[in-house]
Amino acid sequence: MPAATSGEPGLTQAWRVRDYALGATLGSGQAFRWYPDADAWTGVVAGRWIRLRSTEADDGIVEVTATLAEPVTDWTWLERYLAIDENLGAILGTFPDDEPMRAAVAACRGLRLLRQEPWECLASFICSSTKQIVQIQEIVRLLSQRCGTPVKVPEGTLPQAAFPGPTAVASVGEAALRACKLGFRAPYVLEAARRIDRGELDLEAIRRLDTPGARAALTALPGVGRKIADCVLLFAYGRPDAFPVDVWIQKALARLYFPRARRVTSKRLLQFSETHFGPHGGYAQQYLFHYARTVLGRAWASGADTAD
DNA sequence: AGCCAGGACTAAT
DNA sequence: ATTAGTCATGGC
Repeated sequence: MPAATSGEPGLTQAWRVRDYALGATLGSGQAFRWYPDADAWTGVVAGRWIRLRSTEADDGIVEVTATLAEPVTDWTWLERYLAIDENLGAILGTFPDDEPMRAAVAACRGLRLLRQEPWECLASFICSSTKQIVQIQEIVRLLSQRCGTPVKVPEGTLPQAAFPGPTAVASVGEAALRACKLGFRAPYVLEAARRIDRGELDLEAIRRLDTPGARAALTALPGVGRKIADCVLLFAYGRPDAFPVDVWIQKALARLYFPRARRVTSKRLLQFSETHFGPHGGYAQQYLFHYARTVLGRAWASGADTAD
């Protein structure tokens, strides 16, 4: 379904894809560098400025168009990042056939899991603990502006910088990280950067471990527990069985699947998350997360769910 | 003013 | 093996 990669260097590329929800994909709290305006999303991936837009083509087919600041001949890296090559229909077909899941898929059909760079994903999610998504975006933006290398942008657009690598982060002090609003997370990000910079931790070697082994390698880092490790496993390493359980998912699972229970223990919810959602549970999790934050969040806030 | 945010860690049961 | 308290900070 993706268009053939052209041999000519170019600034734009378009793909025609079935079921691609660009807004839900870029704006569902997987990655934190994407900002929308009236008709497109702007971000930085792999040190490149990118502008993305999507338009409805004919029945179910979406045209996704990317524009860069510098021409490239090979677009495979972006196609992979955006998961354009993913057979989404086959994944949705493995979801449990129950009412909450049907509602979540109906609400955000076309949402895909990105395939991010492990370091940026890891550092971003270390910064995520007890922060709202808008605040995580601000932290990542400050880190990039102050510690990252500037990237080429089109004339007339805001300056942008790449996400700083482990060596760059390790070379700035904890105080500089705290100035980027990391708070108590600053020493955690710094320690992760140092271990990678010294060669004590190899994020590419983790790719070759099985999921429990990879999870153990990540949680060995200070500031990385089960939830953050599963975010990195899912959003960077593409482990379909990783299922991050955050406060939104906890609330969604409890209210949607255990509506009569007075209280559901976190142990029970974790066990449920591991057994109920099938081989692509992580994908199902992202649908539930976005559905809960968009549709259900307003209903919960208005007390509409406690009215029965 | 108080509570919550894509948690993790430590100490106390 | 589960449960509070603490951490830094901003939004509502």
